[in-house]
Amino acid sequence: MEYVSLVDTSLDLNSNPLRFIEEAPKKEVQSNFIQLERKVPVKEEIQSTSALVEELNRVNAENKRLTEMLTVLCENYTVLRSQLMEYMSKNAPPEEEEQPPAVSRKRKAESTAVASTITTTNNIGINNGGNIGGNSESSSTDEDSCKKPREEHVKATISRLYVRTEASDTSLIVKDGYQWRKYGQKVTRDNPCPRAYFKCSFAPICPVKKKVQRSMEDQSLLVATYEGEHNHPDPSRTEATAASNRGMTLNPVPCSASLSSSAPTITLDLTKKPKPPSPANDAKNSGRTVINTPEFQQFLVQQMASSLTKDPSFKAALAAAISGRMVQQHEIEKW
DNA sequence: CGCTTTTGACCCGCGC
DNA sequence: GCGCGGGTCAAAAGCG
Repeated sequence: MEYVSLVDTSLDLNSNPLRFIEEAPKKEVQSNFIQLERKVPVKEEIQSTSALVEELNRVNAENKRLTEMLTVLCENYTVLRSQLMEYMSKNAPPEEEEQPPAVSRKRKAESTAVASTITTTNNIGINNGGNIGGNSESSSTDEDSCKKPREEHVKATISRLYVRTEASDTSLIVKDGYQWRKYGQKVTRDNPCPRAYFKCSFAPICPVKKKVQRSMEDQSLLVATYEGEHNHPDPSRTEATAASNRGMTLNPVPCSASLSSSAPTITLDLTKKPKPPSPANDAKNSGRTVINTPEFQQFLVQQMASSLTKDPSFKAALAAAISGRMVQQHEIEKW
């Protein structure tokens, strides 16, 4: 519940450069427009500046809409989460160590992981791979560590990402910023939807694999399971480092984000824990304590900002606003 | 032409 | 040992 109240979802997108336009300097800009009108009585220039102002207003309005969308999203998440907590507190199983005898070690580990992610609905949308809400990673690794301790080191991390797509979208593509090469597809027994297998396109240098499968209960939900960690920078983000130098916050951790005006969806990949909070966090250091830390909130805000900066239309609008501002500043400097 | 995707075959681990 | 199921391989097809 306190989640939304603690996290400022406004993203403060006006901080730069839009803030210059929306806040105090707005008057300065407008006054410069007047000066321009006085000193440069060219009709076209006036028209272009008014067009720029219109564009800026439009971008500001879009920014507000996006902020509202984020707020609604977080509120919905909070409601769902509180309902889940309520439900779990009422129906909490007395002992979760119960092991069905007929399931093999390997498959049992996976089935428990799946069960934990399904029963803990707070994993939908935000999942940390077993540290918030679920214990999929710990359960599987504990099982495996008894048997094959070496592979335990190879398969360093297993994380899950939930991506909501349109129901009509039949592709098993999860845009997470990395490039993947599909190497297989299977129809598994427990789920009629095919499961796609991907390797990082940097393989064999990068050992990361991912499996993508639709959720059996919610066909519009894609479940991406990541194995391992990338040992190279996100290729889609290398060009964005320049943007970060201009004040945009971009996070190096994997992040899947999609924003479209037609079907607004925002998906944040929180499968990786924010590094600042606690480097030595284990399965016990779970959910609420991490969420409530200011570092996590900062991380969440960064993820949201990152999501927005990955949206082409948003970037185009932002670029238009920046260029508009630069033109205005140029004119100001001239006068 | 080179890269990616598709898809059937194959491998391996596990339960019976 | 056999069958089942998940995961991977690799040839063929598709695509820019």
